[in-house]
Amino acid sequence: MQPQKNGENKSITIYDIAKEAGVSASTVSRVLTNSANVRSEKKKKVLALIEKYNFKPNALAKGLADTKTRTIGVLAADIRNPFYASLFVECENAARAVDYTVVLCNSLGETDKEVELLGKLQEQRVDAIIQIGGRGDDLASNVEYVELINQIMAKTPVVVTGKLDGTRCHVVRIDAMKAMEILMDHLLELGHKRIALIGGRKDVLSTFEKHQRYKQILKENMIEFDPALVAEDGGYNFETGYRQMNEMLDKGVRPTAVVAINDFSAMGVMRSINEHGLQIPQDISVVSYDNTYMAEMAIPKLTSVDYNYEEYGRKLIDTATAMIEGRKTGQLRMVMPTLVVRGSSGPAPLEL
Amino acid sequence: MQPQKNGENKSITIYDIAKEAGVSASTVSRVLTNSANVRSEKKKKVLALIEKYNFKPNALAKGLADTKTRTIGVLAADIRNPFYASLFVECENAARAVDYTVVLCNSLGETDKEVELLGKLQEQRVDAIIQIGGRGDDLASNVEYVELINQIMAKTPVVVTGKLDGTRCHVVRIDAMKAMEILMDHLLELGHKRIALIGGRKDVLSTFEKHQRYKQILKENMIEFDPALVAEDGGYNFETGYRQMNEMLDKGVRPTAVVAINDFSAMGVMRSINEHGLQIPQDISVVSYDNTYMAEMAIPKLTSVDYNYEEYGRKLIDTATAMIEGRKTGQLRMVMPTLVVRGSSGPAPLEL
DNA sequence: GTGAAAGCGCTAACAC
DNA sequence: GTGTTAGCGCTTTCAC
Repeated sequence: MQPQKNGENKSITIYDIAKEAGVSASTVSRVLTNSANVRSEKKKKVLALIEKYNFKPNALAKGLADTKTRTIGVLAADIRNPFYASLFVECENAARAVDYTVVLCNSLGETDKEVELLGKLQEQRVDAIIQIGGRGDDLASNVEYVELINQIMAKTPVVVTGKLDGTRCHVVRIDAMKAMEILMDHLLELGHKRIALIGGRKDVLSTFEKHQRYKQILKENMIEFDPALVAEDGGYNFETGYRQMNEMLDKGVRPTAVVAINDFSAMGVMRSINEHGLQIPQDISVVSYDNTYMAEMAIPKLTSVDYNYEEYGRKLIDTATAMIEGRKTGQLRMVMPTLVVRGSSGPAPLEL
Repeated sequence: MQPQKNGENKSITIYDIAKEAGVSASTVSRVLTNSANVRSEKKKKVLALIEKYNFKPNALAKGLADTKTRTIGVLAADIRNPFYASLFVECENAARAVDYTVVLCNSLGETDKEVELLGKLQEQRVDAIIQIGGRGDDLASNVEYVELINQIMAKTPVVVTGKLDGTRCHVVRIDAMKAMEILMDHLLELGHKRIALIGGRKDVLSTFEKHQRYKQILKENMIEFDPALVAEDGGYNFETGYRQMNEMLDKGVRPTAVVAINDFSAMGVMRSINEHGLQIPQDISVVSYDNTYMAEMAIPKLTSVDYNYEEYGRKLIDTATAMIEGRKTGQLRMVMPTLVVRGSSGPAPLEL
């Protein structure tokens, strides 16, 4: 049995349309691309035929012919993470608004896969590549990776959400320092002094920056830095939050507030606190980053820093299209975070 | 300023490789596709040049020439939902294993967008389309949509996760009846008789089937059906679960167990129960579907039905490639759900 | 085993 | 305005 048994096997082309309309293929192409004036009666006839046959111009041929695909490749770390998913959806929306298409690949954090997928995107001749998470977020840029990106950039613009030292690729990134500031201001105002940091790896730029800013702010407020309040490197998931908070509490370390690296880890932190018979926020306040739907589901609801995903997606796409089209944009653009206060943060408990 | 200022603007082709290797373009093509024997010394030389220039064959040209793109379009309802995200990632993995690429689009539940995106996928000449959620999951298939799909199927195989009456498209679907059975067996064994259904819309096939099976099972167990225990149509989100459970409890309806339509709504149900001063599972057991990461985060952890995402993704891709390549597969394939018992379900409380 | 040549479906000069 | 003619970069007969 053949795959296509019903209907004509080969698809209809602009030539078919042209013949039936009694015009040339170029004329059909012109109405398709709106690139030049076509006598309105011819135009109507062509449009009618396109409608009639539900003709879909072959994007491969188009891309081949004019060497532009109007497609942007998005290489994300893991779409199952709501942070990436939200950002991707906003990229999709922003791209649609300017008549671009985005294609998604997941590297799942593996460098090999990242390299392979970059190759795929090149084969597909995407007009630009946006890398969300992954190697482009590393604090210490990998040399080979930088070389690869530089080589890609000879043809295809690349924009990343972190940084890539030694490349001229554009960056759209959250102001991580500001994000820490917002949270610390909130907690300090509530009277907290023993503030713990849970989750994340310091080889990731944004996490590194957050830790730096944390120390600065303590100093500015004349609070002594206590290393016991900062968890060692971990992940960005529930388990890390749970384990690190357990370790801290089991060691007898008692913060009055915890800054978790994201909502996932915050959920783990909250569970640990609960299991230790402590109350949120009466005994310990919990705050975090990302403001995903989990923040609304937590009990109590979670105070979290929002990263204005729509703006973020728009800036990412705008930067990519600017590079494609030769428009100029800043080489580094920041997205400003906002605080969303909910029930998980409250006044510091009185000193014992 | 030109977009590409560094490096050569135009990309390298098989002709460039051919010339430098002292062979013809066809030979380069042959080593690229492994379609015919090439003398090993020539092959080596070509391979070396490909390596040297990091040559990426133009997928557009390839697709144009052989009218196969080895690309499968995935049209998902909303990738921000972890159910879809997990399934998509497994599709990606399964596709990779058989050397296909998947491209994702989100319809966000809007029919217009779904139609538009189907058009885009056709333009891209994907070899097959997999529709996850959306119109292909409707209980009552929309006539115009069915016509559109039929027209697409004349050229491109379509597989859906629900059904599409009046089309010959293949279906890979969760056994929703079985999924309800599993949960009901679990609850009945625990002694529950007053079992509530929360969340979901009955115009979605899987939800409809679950409701049907629910009634059958009650009858089989000689438990009278109480309409007050079944919430009216709602959504698949946290708010629905929260609102519907509130309404039920506020009305004085007191189930001993709740079956939520997914983990999102279960989280809402749990919050509502908590706020009513009731204990889970001592007063009310809560169980749900999807077994996403939220099930692990809930307090207590959530008993949920798992949909073996890996198998599901594999079957979806296998079905799609089978249709592309003319292999035969069942027109309807089922994915079997499994129960994952956690803390949110326990013995029914003693009758008052 | 290998090269020449045609063709996939479109766009973009270039004439008229 | 509109048709003719070259490509875009591959694959694939068809000779040799």
